[in-house]
Amino acid sequence: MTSPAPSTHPRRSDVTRAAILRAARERFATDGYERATIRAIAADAQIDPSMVMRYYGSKEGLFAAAAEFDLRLPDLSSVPPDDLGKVLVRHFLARWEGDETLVALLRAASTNPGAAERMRGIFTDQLTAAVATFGTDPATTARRAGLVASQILGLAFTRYIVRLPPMVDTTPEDLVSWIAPTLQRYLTGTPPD
Amino acid sequence: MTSPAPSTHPRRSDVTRAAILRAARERFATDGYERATIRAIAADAQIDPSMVMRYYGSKEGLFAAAAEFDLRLPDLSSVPPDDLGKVLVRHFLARWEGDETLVALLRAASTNPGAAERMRGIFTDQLTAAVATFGTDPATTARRAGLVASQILGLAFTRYIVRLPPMVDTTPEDLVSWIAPTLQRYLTGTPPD
DNA sequence: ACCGTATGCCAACACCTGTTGACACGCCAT
DNA sequence: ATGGCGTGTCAACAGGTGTTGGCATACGGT
Repeated sequence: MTSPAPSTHPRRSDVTRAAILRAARERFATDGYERATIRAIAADAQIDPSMVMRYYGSKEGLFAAAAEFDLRLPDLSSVPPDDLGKVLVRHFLARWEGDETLVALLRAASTNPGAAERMRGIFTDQLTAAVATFGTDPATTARRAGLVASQILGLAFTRYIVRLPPMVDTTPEDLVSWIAPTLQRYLTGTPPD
Repeated sequence: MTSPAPSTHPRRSDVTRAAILRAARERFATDGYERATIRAIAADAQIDPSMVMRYYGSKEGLFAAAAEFDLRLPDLSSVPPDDLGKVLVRHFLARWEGDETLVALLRAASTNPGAAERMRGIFTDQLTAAVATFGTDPATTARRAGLVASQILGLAFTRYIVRLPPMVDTTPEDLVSWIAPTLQRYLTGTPPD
């Protein structure tokens, strides 16, 4: 699914590498970093555990490769300013409803310092950059991005990790209706004092 | 600190039990369930690992005892309806700024199914009950409670677990100012659609 | 003073973990 | 055809894990 690097020749082991990565993402997503064992991942990919080591160096290296993630935020400058909240919630829900990578990262970030730092980077860099594209006071963008992250990650945490019944049962569109105004205010609202 | 059960005689080992629990809460809070080892907890409490087993049966039993938690929500019926959001955010921040038990539970809930279920119970029972005290449509209380939980847990997750810089640096009162309106709308706002 | 029992420590078990090295097979260019 | 190298398997290591049983000791009620 991800475009290969065109510079190097395709390796014969690419299918194996992909199988490992897919199994790793699934295990990390459901079990978290420490409970996901290399042996279990290798078994899912139907290869020997030592192959994982050869191709990814270590468990940390495997996780680093499996948890590569891009929020793929749309260009917010071309969105009607009043629709920002709605667009963002819808985008995030769609983004990780179909990709377990972020769930894996979310679970792992709770216990693994490296995963936490990666999550920090994603939401600091990508989200802050997106928030900065439209013109609110630059002094407040970091805080606005942090608040958006808090509501977005809280949504993900309660829906996909803790699985709070009301958050699991509510349809995506109802969630958008409820939560969009929150993001809208965090993004464009006047700061309280 | 917690009042002892008055029915049974105080045991000679109560101080040891308390030391174990305190060490366990700290380890679970900083390391999560799987990384927190019984040996490390015992070392912190300066006793033998086997004592932990005798007093709490197993690692799961120890966690169950250490992660006992009460949100201690105030009686919301006596709060001015317009102050509900402010009161709640302030309460939650104060509640776990001084008690690492909830951070322990939060970290553990990501990877340990039992911890996740306990967290589900806490926020389903205690929070839903509190939300139900004032008179909105009973059909929407569960959803309102879930939304409140999503923002509150998102705040905790970004501030105490991932440690997103903007969320760590912002003062509690500024957080209250920003987030209170969100909870206010989740609690008393008219349902969208 | 005495004896049962609670408290504590020590050593060990059985298992699982990430990780490593040696060995076999098969593809591919020469 | 024949090398070399990429791919894969097997077995093992060293360390850490939760957990268990046995043994010393000191308390507390009688």
